[in-house]
Amino acid sequence: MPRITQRDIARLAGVSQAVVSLVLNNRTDATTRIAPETRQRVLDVIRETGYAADPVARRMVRQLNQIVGVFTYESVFPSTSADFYYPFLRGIEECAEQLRCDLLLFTSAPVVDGRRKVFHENNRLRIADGCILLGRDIPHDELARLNRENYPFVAVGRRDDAGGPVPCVGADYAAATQQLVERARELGHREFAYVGAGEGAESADDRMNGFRAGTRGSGRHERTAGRSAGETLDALLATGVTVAVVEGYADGVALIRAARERGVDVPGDLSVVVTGVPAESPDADIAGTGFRIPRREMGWQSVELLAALLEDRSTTTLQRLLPCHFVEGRTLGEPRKDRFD
Amino acid sequence: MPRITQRDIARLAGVSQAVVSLVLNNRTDATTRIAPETRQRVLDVIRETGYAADPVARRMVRQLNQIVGVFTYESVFPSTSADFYYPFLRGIEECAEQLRCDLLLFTSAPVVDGRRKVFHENNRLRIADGCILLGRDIPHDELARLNRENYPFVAVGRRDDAGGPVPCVGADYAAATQQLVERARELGHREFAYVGAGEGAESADDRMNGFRAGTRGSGRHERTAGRSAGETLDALLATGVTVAVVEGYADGVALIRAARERGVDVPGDLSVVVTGVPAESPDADIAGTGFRIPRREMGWQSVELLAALLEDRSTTTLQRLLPCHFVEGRTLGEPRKDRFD
DNA sequence: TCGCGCTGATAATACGTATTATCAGCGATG
DNA sequence: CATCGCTGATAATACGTATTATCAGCGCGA
Repeated sequence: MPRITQRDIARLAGVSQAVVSLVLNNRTDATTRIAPETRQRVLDVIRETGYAADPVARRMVRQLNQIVGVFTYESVFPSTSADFYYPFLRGIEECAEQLRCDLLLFTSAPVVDGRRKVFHENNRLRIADGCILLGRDIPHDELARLNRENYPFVAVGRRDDAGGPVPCVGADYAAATQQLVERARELGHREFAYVGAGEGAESADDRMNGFRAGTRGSGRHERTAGRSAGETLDALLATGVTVAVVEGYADGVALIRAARERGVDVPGDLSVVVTGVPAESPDADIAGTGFRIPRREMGWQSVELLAALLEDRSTTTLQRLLPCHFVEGRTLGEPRKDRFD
Repeated sequence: MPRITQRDIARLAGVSQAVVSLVLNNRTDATTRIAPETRQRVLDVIRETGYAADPVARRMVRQLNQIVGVFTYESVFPSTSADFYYPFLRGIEECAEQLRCDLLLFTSAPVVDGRRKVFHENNRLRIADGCILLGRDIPHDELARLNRENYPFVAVGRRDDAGGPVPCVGADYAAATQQLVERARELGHREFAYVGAGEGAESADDRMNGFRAGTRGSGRHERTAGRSAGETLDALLATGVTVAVVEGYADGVALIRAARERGVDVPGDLSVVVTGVPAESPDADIAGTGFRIPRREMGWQSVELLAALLEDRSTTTLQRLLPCHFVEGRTLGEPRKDRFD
């Protein structure tokens, strides 16, 4: 059962293939004229046969595929890290839908020790017009190569330069984190600690920079790597800190839970602010104070930026930083007065 | 910035476009010979440029593209119905990954009153080699048209014939539902009611058929449409039913909650079995007895079946039914003896 | 010298659609 | 009659890749 083509339609209608194409595309230019009865004859045959143009051949002629690639460094539909990915993907899908684009998930990319690789033999990136990169951390060399090959892409999350500026849509962690610190300062806090890696990924760097700006460089830094939440808590209390600025949501929740378990009052004895509260289903019993990352909006705008890049390669603002929204919780309060008596 | 083509590669390597194609496809027939050094030169240029064949052009010539289409009748990444879609998608992704296929999400399909439409002008189905159809209910006419156009597809969930058998991977609701009833019967139950639509979608039909088989046609049928869970509960208790076989998980949970609220003991006064307990995050406080739908496995096998169809159009077993797994909960018990005294 | 077989490459073509250049026919005008 | 303008259609071509037919060159045997 071979596919019906314009040639078949043309034969049935007694015209040439070109006429069929012109009718299909509703061309009414002054240069291309088609007699009304001829047009009608062609339309009739098309209706009778249920013909539909082959999109592949169509994309052959026009240069764009209307396909936005989505490259995720882990599985797209995992049970773990689902909460991380889905808000981004939701925004991506919504924008693609509006742009009438299809989404191509690069599931064919080989997995090397748990992570996909963009570049491999038989790389299929070019199936898509461009690509959205999604991942907690994206290898610097892959970004550099994408830039070098002039492949249109946008990273979700701010990225440092890699052989030139990296097109990306990030969240303004620096400003949001600084704002958290300032807010605590207004309540009377003076002893701050940043809890988390604070380096490595751009997102950690940004938070740390915001923290430094807010604390005028006076804050402490408690790393969590290889430590239990309880140990971190001990360290914080031992140093007289009154506010912990926690890098990840999970770490923040763990810290608050640990405090409750051993009778440390939050925020009475220790205030905890979280730099990243999930938009959906945050733990109600925790009610952490902090800011929300506009993940869905980031996904949306990354597709929008990609579309802009595809339309005009000289787009000036390659990087967008979206504001985070303050979340009022119950884990930030005034410091105990007696500490300063 | 025009795309790199085989012609470019050919020019850089000092050969003809045909040679590039032959090298790329690793043709080693006796009829097509390429000098080792020439092959190497071409491969070098390909590697340096990061060239990848245009799948659209490739699709023009060949028949397969290593792209599996995924058509969802609602958004892929919604907040609602997320629990419904994701297990399927996870299986789909895993299988595609193994087959080295990419996934194309048809987000370009226009949305007509909340639902996507497969067939519309400028239909892009044929970009993919074939397509997985995902949706609670899929319009019969679209299935028929897919069959008529001889487009390779597989529906997730069993479907009735539509101009011929519909390739699908479903769950054996009939057998699983019947098994639930039999189990209740062994405990001494004799008065059964099916709670839910029981018709309309194939999945409801199958459950109802299994219910009828298990009850030897003696069971009642309580429809839920337009009724609150409390009203349904009243109707059940009024008719002396001892086991409610509930169609949907949400309805089952609602019924159990309603019973608890008004002091009706489950399973003491009324046993409730649910025909579809989610694999992930079922409500722990409910602990409903019933069966689990192998959603992930269904997703996996639907891709596998599609691959089989693409390889060999004459595949005999177009329809697969997977077994459901019994879930031991706390909502099915022995009927009260005094009812029969 | 001619023909033959073999190697390694190229030219040509097809896939289905969109677009451009071209062309036949015809009435009107000079 | 020659020319022009206009209408309505067609032929030709391009898009990028895969495949088939063809071809140049060469060594070798008759």
